Amino acid sequence: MSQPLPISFYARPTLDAARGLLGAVLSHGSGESLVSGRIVEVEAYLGRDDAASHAANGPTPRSAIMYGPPGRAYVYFIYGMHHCLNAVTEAEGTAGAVLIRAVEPLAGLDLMARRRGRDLPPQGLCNGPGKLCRAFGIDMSHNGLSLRGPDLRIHAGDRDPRRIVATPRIGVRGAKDAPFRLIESGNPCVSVR
DNA sequence: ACGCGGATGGCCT
DNA sequence: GGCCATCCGCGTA
Repeated sequence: MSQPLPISFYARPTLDAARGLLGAVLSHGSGESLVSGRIVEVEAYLGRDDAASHAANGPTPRSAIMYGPPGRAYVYFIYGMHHCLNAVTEAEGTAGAVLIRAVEPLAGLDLMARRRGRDLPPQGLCNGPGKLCRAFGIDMSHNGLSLRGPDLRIHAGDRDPRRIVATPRIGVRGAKDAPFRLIESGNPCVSVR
């Protein structure tokens, strides 16, 4: 397996990193507990200028990590039952993160299905941010971890996305028209509207 | 094919 | 106290 993506990959404008993450591979665990998937849907969340971002009103206990070093995981808990995984971007001191919304499962599909607790087709295992975290076993214990291992890893994929399309982000109130959701168009593993 | 609302808890003012 | 970067099941058609 190739090297994980370097810190320099994350230490740049969030939209650039978001685009670069499409087609990359997210992995968690090892051996029998290895799960991995190819990223097919992301959303960019900027800093103070982005009304939809958790970082919009300056650092808080929850959002401070978005202002911290790039290349780490920002995990948050939402709606009392779901977790969402982000990759922290931009140089330290500047807020930014990329929400990983969907992956195309590559390894550990049985374990994913067991964690989801229902019988699902492969394209239904990780087609949403909460579903993805459930299938990958990601929770608040992963907040702040490096995305360069040993637990969470993101490395370059072997297939570039065929077509990238930008749309408004899902489920946000502020800045609801900004086209900061990026998908691999036509991939069946993208979340459903 | 829609739309609606319940579950469920931390975060922020 | 209100709001959520969600998911799922149920209702009506």
